[in-house]
Amino acid sequence: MKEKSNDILNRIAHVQNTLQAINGKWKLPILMSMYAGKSRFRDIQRNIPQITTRVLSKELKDLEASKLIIRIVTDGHPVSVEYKLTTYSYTLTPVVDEMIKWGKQHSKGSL
Amino acid sequence: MKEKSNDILNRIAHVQNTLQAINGKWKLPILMSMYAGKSRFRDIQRNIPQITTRVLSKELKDLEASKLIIRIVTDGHPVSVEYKLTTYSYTLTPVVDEMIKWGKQHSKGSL
DNA sequence: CCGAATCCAATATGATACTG
DNA sequence: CAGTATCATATTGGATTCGG
Repeated sequence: MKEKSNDILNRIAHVQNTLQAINGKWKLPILMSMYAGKSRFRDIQRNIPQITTRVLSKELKDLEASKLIIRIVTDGHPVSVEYKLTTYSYTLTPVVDEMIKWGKQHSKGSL
Repeated sequence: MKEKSNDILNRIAHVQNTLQAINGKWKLPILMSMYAGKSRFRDIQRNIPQITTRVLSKELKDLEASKLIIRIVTDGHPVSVEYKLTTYSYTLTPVVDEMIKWGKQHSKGSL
């Protein structure tokens, strides 16, 4: 059966789905920082100065639970921790890309 | 001057910009309901059954403040209220579109 | 350096009831 | 129909401190 008039309900459900995955103000910025090659806790913080350790810590856990990143602990003397993006996480780049475009064109400066 | 290595900071800022405009779980679903032609309070509620009147009311005010919609009151006997999308709101469709695609492909059912 | 722990304020969301 | 009022809870965010 084809969806027609109630197609809108499906589309809304899909978007809500996406919104759940990237909910909050931080997940996409974090992923972006990682897309750019920064995968250590401290590096991510440098790319997103406004975020606190508490929040970053929580968000990283959320992202891990969502299978968007993987936490890798390399046991060494100062114990190095690295977060790696999953293949899955890259499926979000089209979304991120559109959001970059929109945000660039509609900068808050004009408000 | 060209942005190069710190380009990432700009991109993150752009996305944060976009996230602010569509923050929360409801703004995009509301806009989508309106894209589909439903512009009365009640109609929107029907498209998003989970939302309460309290939240919908607040979100509509936010969207108005963001210039994404306009509230039009036609003084009549039962006073009809209609929300109209602004041209500006349509600039978000590419973002919404990508989110529909993503949400469709990565349905929660598999989690 | 990488966080976890604690405390606390601010928002967001929800349920219900009620009004013009 | 289109909200507002009230209450309660959940989640988020921020500041600071502490430990391996």
